[in-house]
Amino acid sequence: MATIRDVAERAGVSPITVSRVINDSGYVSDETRREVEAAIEELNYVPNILARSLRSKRTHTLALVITDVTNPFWTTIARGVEDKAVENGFSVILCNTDEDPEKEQSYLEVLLQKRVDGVIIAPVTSHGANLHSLSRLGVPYVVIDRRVEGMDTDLVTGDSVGGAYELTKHLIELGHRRIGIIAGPEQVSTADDRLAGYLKALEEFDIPVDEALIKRGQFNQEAGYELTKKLLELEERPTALFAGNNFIAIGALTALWELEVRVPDEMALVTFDEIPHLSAVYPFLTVAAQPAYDMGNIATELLLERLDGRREENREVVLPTRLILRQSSGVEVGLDMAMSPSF
Amino acid sequence: MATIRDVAERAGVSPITVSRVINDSGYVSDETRREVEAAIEELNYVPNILARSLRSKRTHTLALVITDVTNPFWTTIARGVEDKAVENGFSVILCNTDEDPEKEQSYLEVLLQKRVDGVIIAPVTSHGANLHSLSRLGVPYVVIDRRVEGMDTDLVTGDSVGGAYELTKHLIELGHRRIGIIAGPEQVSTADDRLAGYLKALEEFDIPVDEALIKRGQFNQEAGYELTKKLLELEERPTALFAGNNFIAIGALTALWELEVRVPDEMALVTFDEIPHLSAVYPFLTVAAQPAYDMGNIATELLLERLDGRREENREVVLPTRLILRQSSGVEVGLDMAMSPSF
DNA sequence: TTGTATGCGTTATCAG
DNA sequence: CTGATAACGCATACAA
Repeated sequence: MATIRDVAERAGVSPITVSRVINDSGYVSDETRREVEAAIEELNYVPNILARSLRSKRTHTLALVITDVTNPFWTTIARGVEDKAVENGFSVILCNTDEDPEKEQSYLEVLLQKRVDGVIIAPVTSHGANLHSLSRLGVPYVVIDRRVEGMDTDLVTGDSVGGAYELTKHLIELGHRRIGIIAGPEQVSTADDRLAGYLKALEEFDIPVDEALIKRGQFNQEAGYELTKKLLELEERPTALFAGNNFIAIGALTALWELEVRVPDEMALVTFDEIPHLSAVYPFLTVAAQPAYDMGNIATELLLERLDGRREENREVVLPTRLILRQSSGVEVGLDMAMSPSF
Repeated sequence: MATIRDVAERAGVSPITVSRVINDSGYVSDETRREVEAAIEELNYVPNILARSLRSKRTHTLALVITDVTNPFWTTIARGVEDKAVENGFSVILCNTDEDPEKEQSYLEVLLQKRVDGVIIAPVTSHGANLHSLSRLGVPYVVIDRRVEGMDTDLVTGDSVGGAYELTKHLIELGHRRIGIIAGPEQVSTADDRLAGYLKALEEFDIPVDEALIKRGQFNQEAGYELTKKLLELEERPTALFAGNNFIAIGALTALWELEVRVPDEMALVTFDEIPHLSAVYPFLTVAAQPAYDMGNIATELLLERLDGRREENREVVLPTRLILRQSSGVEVGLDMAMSPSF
């Protein structure tokens, strides 16, 4: 590939002059500029950003470290991040940890080596041990979705406590007293918070807590499936279920289907997180939807502020969830009922 | 951040010795190695890959250029790419074009500047004008999902003709004669091919082609929604619909829902592409599923072969689609029927 | 308005 | 086994 020197030679000027043309910096006569541009054209010259970065110490690259792009929640966050990043001249490297601390660790290692300017990360562990390497080396980062114990960082989350409270309250107001909850894994703040919101609602309505109704597991379909079956084996079955996230809800629906327990006729079901494409077609799931796109967008904005030095102190942004009521929570409904699910 | 020189100084050796330790190349005495490693530890030294790349001309970074991560089809491809890439020590930069040629162009520009080692791309246009910049500069790339007119490249696609043929044949064998099709956009080979497969099946069964039943539009929900409504306004309504991809199918289902036309009782529906989370809960959609993960995986493998110089000639890989029969294509079914959708 | 010298952090080459 | 030197491609500081 042609270098800045090749171009310079061709145009009969010095490399620095070419640099000035490319970056529109300093003075260059129109005549010279034209000649340089012609040379660039002829040689198909493309500036080498690596070399530039080596000098400038800026790579204009961000990393987004999430658990799994396959989940629409993260996908939407990814779009929010990418759109904002590109808008500001940054590229995004995407990393999937699959909730595996080692993968997270090894990704961060590579990202540091690549000298990304900043990182947006949903940490796998609540102690965030892996984040220390970022701090130590002074690489700015924003934590997204989950809180990390005892670390003061920029943070963007959805309001898990509030959303869970609303969902639970909604069920209670519909008359449910035995509400099973399948929260996410131990050690993940979103799961803890959703459980807290659930408990808060129960307390407010003086409903005794039954530990048997509280299950925890991974944020995936398998856990939703298995734990739903467990809940339905109880002597005193719950009349409503609260799924800790969208994948758990799908697993729960699958289990209910198998057991021929109809939603919502025989079992109410609510969940955290929207399931975009499902809801368009099967509008039977009451959800607390997080503004995932905005979460990504805002996290990126916070990160960019840091990079520019526009801000020093940490910020925590908690975005409200939106309660979307659908038939799953207790109204008799049939598939052939006319409804207009929106896009 | 500490540099290789800082480490060298600390360990009382020369930079090149440190380099040897890091890269496990050349001879280094155990004693020296230990001291260097200690110094690396103490200084939190992280090698600067930019500098290394500047010399080696290898960035160990690939780019994946797709239309939209929000679509589970692309998401799954992305995982296939990422897993294979990481396995081989490469990072992935993800780019969404939203089917916009200008976005595609500007992304490619940036990727060239970043000197990515290779690109996996689903080109927006069938002439692939933007790909020429890659060829010209000798950057290896693999085209995925869609063919490009008159360009000889590495290519990985699903068998659109075959899949569409199977889907159509299936409908015909169930007795359908008026089958509406909502193919994707003009100028996109997958859309053309799916239409071709549809026509091939009709011809084979001596069913006359009715142009009124053939619609084309974007591969998104809006198009599926609008064109389904158009098809249902016909004097002679179709009895079955063929959606060109998963998003079109969702739009179609939404429209049918609004019009109170029940699937499959009053209208059969089949589609290209699986809709993973929907199918787990709403198992009423017969689909031709593409092996998206494998597509990504194989595309990456082809690219890596190129990078290693393990292969010179181009390869075209066409992966078979898998016909997944579900109730949507013509069997009377109710929501409360016991079925065991699989994960 | 243009050019020279220099350094960013690594590693290849060649010596010792 | 270890080191000195130079070069990768570009941009900053300073001159002319």
